[in-house]
Amino acid sequence: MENFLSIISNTPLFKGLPQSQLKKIKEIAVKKECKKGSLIFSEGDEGNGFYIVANGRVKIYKISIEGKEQILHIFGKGEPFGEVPVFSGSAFPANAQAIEKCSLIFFPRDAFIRFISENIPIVLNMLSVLSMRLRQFTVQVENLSLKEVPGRLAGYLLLLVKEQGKKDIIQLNISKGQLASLLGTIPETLSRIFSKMNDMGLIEVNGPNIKILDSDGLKDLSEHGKI
Amino acid sequence: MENFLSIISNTPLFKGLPQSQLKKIKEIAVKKECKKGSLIFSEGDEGNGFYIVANGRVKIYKISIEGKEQILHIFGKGEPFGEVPVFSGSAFPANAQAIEKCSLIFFPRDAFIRFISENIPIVLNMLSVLSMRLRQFTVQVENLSLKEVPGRLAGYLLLLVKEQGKKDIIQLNISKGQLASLLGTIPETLSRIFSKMNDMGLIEVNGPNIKILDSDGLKDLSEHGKI
DNA sequence: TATTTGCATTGACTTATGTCAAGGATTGAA
DNA sequence: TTCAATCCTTGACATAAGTCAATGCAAATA
Repeated sequence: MENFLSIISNTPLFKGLPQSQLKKIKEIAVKKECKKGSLIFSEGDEGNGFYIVANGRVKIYKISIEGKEQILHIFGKGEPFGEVPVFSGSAFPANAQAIEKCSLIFFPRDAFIRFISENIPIVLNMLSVLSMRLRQFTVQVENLSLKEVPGRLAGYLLLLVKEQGKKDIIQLNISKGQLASLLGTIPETLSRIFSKMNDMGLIEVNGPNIKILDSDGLKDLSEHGKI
Repeated sequence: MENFLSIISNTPLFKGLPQSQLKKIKEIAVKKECKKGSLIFSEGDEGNGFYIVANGRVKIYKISIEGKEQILHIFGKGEPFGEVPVFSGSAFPANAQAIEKCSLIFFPRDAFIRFISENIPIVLNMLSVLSMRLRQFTVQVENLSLKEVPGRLAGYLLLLVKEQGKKDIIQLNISKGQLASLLGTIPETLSRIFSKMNDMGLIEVNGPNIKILDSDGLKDLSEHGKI
């Protein structure tokens, strides 16, 4: 597997492990390729292993009976997903789909558990990854129930600013429709809020490119949640 | 500490550990008493350890700037809380308050990490506990964004039915105001929905006692989310 | 260049739920 | 018993956000 060790050793999960252990991990890993749009697993499927994204992006999401989608996470290079059933021992609690062409590394549950029981540091990393994710969920629940959509969007834009580094121009890295789902709303509502924020002079929207005009205003909005 | 070993060995976290390890755990544990209403930690506090509930109940919650509360969890006997910062290494992401008189067992971070690095099974339990909690959050996010309040309430009532065993009479174990917060709404709305469900013949409400009249109707409601 | 396809926007309308305010009910203490 | 303090319920109203439907735009394919 090309570059396996370099991919692996740069993920939070396997960071800091000695070469000897990385080699053992390589032995149990299986590479999988997915084209854009392909379903990786569905809610309710038996979780007989977990994945790491080697390339591309994957969304984790739920669907309501009426068909409304709520994205829980979008994972990119180096990020693990699908670990929950490995340890809590039952089905996947959500769906996973490739939103781009993806290379994935799959770790079968049994082999991985066997590996873990012989090695400690990996397990501390695993705990750390799960804890971080719990923290993110805390924020997501907070956003959904304590903020309105404009506040959630403002928070997301500020997150992008932090991630992308360039101080005042950011680029959406998912479609606005997917962003709506990530924020727990629908495209129409998101679109209206974008143009409202535009009119108010908070941002300047040009397709997926967004210029931040009033960073303090956004911060205020993301904390108070009202527009 | 009275009953320490019996409390400890019945939690998912410490289940199955040999006596020798339980003794070591006992050495690092600290007992804490809280009266009803006392704050255990606040969002942003440095997380220098985690807790297990020995007796009583604790709520984990967030507060918006306008003062609206969202309960994330209510933990009772045997359940651990506050573990996130132990492994993801920073502040608590939410608040914790005793909703009853509580006895807690506190595990200081440093001592616990040291203990963990020498022992494997505990760590697998820990992973399992965190994974279960992630699963719960998945459901909570799903409820908040894909269901309306009646659907969430129906789901909660069915959960109580399962927990309490008696087939058609259940008892709310938290106040309706707290339940509103747990479901991501406010007492007025919850009250209206209770009486609507009453009028529709789904349930019969008598203060905190609720008789389930139409279990299938509730299930339908909890899945479809519409009343 | 045309054409299709998916994505984004806008308008008119509906509705679930929040806000504000008042009145009951229940509980525990004096 | 009486009072106070909570908690719960109800009504009138406001509003954020969803639904439905039409249109615009832009990228991809023929």
